[in-house]
Amino acid sequence: MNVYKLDHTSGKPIYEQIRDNLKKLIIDGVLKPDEKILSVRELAVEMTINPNTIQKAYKDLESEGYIYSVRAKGFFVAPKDNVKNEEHLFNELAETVKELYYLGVSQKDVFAAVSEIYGKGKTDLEN
Amino acid sequence: MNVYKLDHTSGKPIYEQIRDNLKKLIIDGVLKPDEKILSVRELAVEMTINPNTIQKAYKDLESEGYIYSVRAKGFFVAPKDNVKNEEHLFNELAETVKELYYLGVSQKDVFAAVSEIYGKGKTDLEN
DNA sequence: TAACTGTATTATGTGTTATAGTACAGTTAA
DNA sequence: TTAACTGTACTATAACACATAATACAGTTA
Repeated sequence: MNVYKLDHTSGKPIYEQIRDNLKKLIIDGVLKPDEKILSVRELAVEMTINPNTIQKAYKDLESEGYIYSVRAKGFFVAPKDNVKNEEHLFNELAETVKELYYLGVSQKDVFAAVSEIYGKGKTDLEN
Repeated sequence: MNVYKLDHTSGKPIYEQIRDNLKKLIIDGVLKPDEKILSVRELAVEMTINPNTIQKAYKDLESEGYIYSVRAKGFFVAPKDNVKNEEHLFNELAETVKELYYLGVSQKDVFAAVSEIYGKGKTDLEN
């Protein structure tokens, strides 16, 4: 699991790194919906950091809808339709694209970058 | 200028808000290349915050290439080809699109959002 | 019962954020 | 030259966030 890779030079808080790394594992499909993830204490021991720091990372992901907790059982990956981020993500997308547009990057190149993620050839549109 | 609008409830540091607001003014074309912006002290008085905080925001934007400083004259908007962010922006784009993809947003809808910024109709490709 | 879960609280040390004050060197206009 | 403006650079201080540590409680599970 990449959750363990911490960068102590980035200035990014540990709990944010854990949160973002874990989110990536979910988004990339490494962790499946309703799958149990490491407990607060387990992960704390594994990474030799404080349980409260893990708790904070997990609570962040829970409020974003990526995971859910069951008391005395543990944390689990949430189903996709539980994630609350869609509007926020479109705003984030718009801000990034505006910046790329300002720097003179062509629409074609932006489309190509998007298509790469959707697993299609070039600027294909069907689907 | 929107530089003055601060949100004290967001938890986002003041210098980051100033930096991001100013960047938007540049990206949106409100401030043109080589145009002089408010001095560190002027803006500090205008916003009734500390000059050091403005300085920090300006230094951030300078290291990103959005503005440049001339000693004893002031800060100026940099030409577009001075901005260093392109690779970082593509990474940011990829992360956002991956998340949208995970949530089930169609490629067509992502293209539409991009096209809106590039000022084209729908998912038009020519150009 | 024993060992595990999430959750909550208090305390402590460290670093960042923001303010305040001061100072220096270079530019510009009176 | 002078006066007022620029960016830049320090030091000091208070408030807050981050991370750790140590407990504690309630619910689950074997």
